[in-house]
Amino acid sequence: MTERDGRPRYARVAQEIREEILAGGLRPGGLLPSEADLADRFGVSPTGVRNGIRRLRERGLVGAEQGRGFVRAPRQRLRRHHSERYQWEKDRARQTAEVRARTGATEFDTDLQSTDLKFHAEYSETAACSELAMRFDVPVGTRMLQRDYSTSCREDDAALSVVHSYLVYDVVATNPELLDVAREPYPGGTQSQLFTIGIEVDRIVDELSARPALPEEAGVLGIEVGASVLVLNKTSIDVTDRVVEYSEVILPGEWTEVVYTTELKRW
Amino acid sequence: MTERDGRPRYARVAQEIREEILAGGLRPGGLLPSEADLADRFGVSPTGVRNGIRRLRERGLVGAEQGRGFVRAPRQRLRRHHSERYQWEKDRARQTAEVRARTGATEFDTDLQSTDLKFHAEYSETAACSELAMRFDVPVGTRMLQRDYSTSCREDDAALSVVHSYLVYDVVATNPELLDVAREPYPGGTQSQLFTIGIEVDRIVDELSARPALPEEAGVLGIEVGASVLVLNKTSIDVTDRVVEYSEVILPGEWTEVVYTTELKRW
DNA sequence: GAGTGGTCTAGACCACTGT
DNA sequence: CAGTGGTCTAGACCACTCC
Repeated sequence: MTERDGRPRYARVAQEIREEILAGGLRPGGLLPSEADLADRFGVSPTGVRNGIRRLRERGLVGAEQGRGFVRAPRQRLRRHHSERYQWEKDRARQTAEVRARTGATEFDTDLQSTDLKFHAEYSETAACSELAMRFDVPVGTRMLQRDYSTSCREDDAALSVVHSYLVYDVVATNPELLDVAREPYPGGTQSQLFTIGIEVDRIVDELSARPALPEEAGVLGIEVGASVLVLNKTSIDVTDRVVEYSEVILPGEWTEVVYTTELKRW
Repeated sequence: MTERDGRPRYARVAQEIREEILAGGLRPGGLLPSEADLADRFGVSPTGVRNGIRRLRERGLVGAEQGRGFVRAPRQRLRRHHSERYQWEKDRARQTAEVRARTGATEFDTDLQSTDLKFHAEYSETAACSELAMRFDVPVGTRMLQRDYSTSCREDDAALSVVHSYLVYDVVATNPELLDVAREPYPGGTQSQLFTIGIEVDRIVDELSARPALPEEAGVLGIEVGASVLVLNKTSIDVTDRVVEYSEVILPGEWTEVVYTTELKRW
């Protein structure tokens, strides 16, 4: 019954299914054999199958919902070149609307065209929690504009990123256009929006960390609960050293590469 | 028996244990009640307890090994300021050994002193796999020097980072000192080592992604299997546009913040 | 040696999928 | 509708930790 080789049995389940996927025996988008079938085939209990499959789900090879388990299509890794992207966005802020409308930031460092992209935006008002208050150096409870974005490929509805962006309400209210979600996607993005109220961004600080995806995030990003997300906290600081925007960017960790180039002074 | 409120029962298990930890009822380092006890207390089966606890393990609140489950001490987030750190390392490369010996890179962006740190290094020879070959633009099979590092706090033995660094063997062999692991930790680090063979680094490209920790990584980093790691692929390019070093840096995702500052040109 | 978590078994019900 | 995965139960053995 037990052919122990030192490794748990579910490891063999995971390995063999993985190999079958990579070899092409199980095709992307296709259904996985049922857990009961797999249990029979590998001679383990349903629990063993589930334990094995969990790892494959976390790594993005397979997916499951109630009623079906399936092989995930290998997803292209998206590269985001932030050190160049931010300067590029700044350069565009003073261009005409026509020029700005031509391409969005996602197209800048992706091969994707804006016609391939599905964009979603939602605005709301909130009161600054203690963390936001600290980051913006404003009193707790200050009125903030919260903007929630998600960008997806038009094909599969998996989002490439989920963004929660915050601005001080009274600062952006100077230009009522900026409170109107109907104007999204705003040509040129946030730096262009800030330009309309006389704000010049001096520098952007990105803080990166990682953690397991929460259930809501997993749904939107097209990954499984327990898979990893990259969390990017982005702070924009203007030429007077004031924090003018803060955003939390959630990226599917396994399918994203955020790239920073540090140029060093020559000797 | 079933008091269904729409959420699975294990969610309540996770939530209540979490709250008890945050409230201080369960103290860091202390033992968790046994799974059997928890099953009794919450009126769920052992499986339910395990499902609930799994989430807490992935988020780093609790840990477990065979024979005991315990509350993890809240760990300090380590901030690594790479955009400044790399320039600082370059500046040090031409300093005297005395100056370089004074502090290491980890101390640069941490409050930790080198006396608090435990450093481990191991050198080996490998043949370039296809990925390394591509990154260095050398033939597959080229002799490489592989250097594996880990740095930990002296207190808890959890590593702050695990690094696999690669160099082209014949390039660094110019200075036999660089093949000698006994010289680690080398004052000033890699850029100082490269300086001894006449290499000036022009720029460093960091690519960041995230994925669940593998069992080996989890052990070294003091996190649980299934917790997230930040993966940082670092490429150093010299003034002749040649890749001179490549390394894979594995960081505990929940306890690390990698920081990049992008300075923008003024209008 | 007692007790624990890691692994495993053999069932069950229900919400959901696809047809 | 049949079949599937999500959740759950009630047990078991073993390697390991702690005392």
